[in-house]
Amino acid sequence: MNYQIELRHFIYFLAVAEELHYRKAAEKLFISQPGLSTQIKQMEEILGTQLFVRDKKKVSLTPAGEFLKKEVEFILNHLEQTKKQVKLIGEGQLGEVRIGFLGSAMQNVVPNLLLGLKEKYPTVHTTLEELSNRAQINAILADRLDLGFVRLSRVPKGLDVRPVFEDTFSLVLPAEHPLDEKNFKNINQVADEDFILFSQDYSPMYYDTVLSICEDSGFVPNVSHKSVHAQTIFKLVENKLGIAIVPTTLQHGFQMKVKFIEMKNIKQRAVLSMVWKTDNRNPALQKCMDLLMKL
Amino acid sequence: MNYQIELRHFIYFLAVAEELHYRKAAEKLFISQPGLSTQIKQMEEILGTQLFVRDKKKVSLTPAGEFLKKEVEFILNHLEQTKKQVKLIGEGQLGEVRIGFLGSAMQNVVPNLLLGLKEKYPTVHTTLEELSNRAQINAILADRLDLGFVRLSRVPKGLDVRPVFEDTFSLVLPAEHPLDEKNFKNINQVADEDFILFSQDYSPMYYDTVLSICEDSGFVPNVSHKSVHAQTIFKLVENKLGIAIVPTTLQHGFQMKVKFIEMKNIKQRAVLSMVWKTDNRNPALQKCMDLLMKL
DNA sequence: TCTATCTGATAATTCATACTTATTGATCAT
DNA sequence: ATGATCAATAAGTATGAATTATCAGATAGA
Repeated sequence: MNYQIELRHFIYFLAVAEELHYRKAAEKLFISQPGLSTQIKQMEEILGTQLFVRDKKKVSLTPAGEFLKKEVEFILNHLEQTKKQVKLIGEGQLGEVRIGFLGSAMQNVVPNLLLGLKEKYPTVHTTLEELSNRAQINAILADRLDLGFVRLSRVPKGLDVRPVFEDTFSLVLPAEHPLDEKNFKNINQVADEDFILFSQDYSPMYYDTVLSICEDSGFVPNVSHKSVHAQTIFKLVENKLGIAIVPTTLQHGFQMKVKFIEMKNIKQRAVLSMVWKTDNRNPALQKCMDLLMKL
Repeated sequence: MNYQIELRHFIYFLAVAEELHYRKAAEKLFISQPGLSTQIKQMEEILGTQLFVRDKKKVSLTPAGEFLKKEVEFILNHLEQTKKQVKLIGEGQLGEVRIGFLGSAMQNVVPNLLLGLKEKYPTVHTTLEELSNRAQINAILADRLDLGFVRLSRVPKGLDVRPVFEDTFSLVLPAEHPLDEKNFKNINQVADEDFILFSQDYSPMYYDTVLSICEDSGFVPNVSHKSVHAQTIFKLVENKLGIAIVPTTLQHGFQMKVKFIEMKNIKQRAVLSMVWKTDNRNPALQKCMDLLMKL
């Protein structure tokens, strides 16, 4: 007596409302006519309202039935759409990947990833945020970020890392500096100059690597300035306040009166890695990873 | 194997999505836990998507489940409303309009609408609820409300807004305050006093507008108290804990020892707007809108 | 006035399946 | 170990949505 409306009722109702004929509607639904009759009757009981007028020889909708027909059409359409969307999200087709990156990753890795995503999974949204190594790690741990691009060799437990891009280092000199690509042999030629480097706590790995480069040539650099912005470092070099060693890709994208000398012969490389939470189940992230494996 | 989704599934799903705990959800639904488990599992099979992650010791929603939860909330609300409407129409009524409003809309706009409706469409039912801006927007999106009266300049996609009433602002002062309509020239005469305002998150637009009024007179107000009730604000003013700036119509309907000075000369206006879902098909809402266009 | 033939509604029966209870396996805390 | 607490699984039950068979009423053609 005290049943609950079910979608079945709506589907049956719509068929009758369209056909205005029980037998035909039942045929269309591949059920028997008596079954349809009882279900519609039950529906009217649940709603407490007559939906059809069964006159002699013909069936028609009451005003309430007329209204319900429009609503049912909407509800069933909406449902169909929802089912589709749920499936897509489940497959990672829709959804969002929150990406963090170091400024130096913006030269090629991140743009390539975004282009690839746009092409292969145009329905995946991305948000971008430029953050320091440490800030990215914290954000990933706190699930404010899905994917980070950092220069770190070690990451906390629960996170995975994978190198995605290896870059040589370049010496950055003022445009008028006597050294150039031809007469440059070894970094110890500038052992006595002041060095401008990225801050130690902004990127410990970078800092250590640069020190090891100098060490390999037998000197300890005199670090006069530290900064977290490539822009600032180049500006300082331009103004002859020192020289710098940076990942080579950073030479693009800035307009400065400085020259770059790529140091291909040294073994150290600037490694950009991606980091993510091991148990991150964001399906859109998986798509990102697949793509990055191929870059 | 090839079942059909039913409303039962949605109701069960929502319970689990809310409790994130099968046994508790089952208790709430007055069914057994295994029954619930199998139904959810079946639902996931039908949709072809994982909705919950059953991790060791805890249940959580997948992104697809998160999305579905919002949709199911909407669908079930909409269905409940549809059932009501059908019943009303069946009884010869035109249906129901669910109206939300800010307290400050109760002075003239909402009562006028209700009177007009009662006169022209006596068969339209109305329900009223006083809600904040944000609560109204959420309720409209979730189909718990047909029409809202808010003070907002922007609304989410899928909603329409239309200004319905423009009001001047009034300065609210304790009855004994030296300033009055005659010697009042400019708001900067009270620049040094403490201000009591409606909370920022209750009505961002109001807050910004009041700040801009002060800014135009060259000062930043010292906001000592914030409240969501006009009553409270007036009481605080009455007790000389500060002065306030409110939409002028609020001066009616309260018995307080405060005086209002209407600031006709400033350009800012308190705009009350109506909001509704663009694709709301409630026929009773249409009648409401027709009426409001003429007010 | 008969039939023949439509309609949808009932009645009796069948059968699918949403439930139940009982149990298991896994994880945690003590 | 031991017990507590999860969700999942297994097996049996019972609800109610189906079926078939039939009925009652209306129309139309002789």
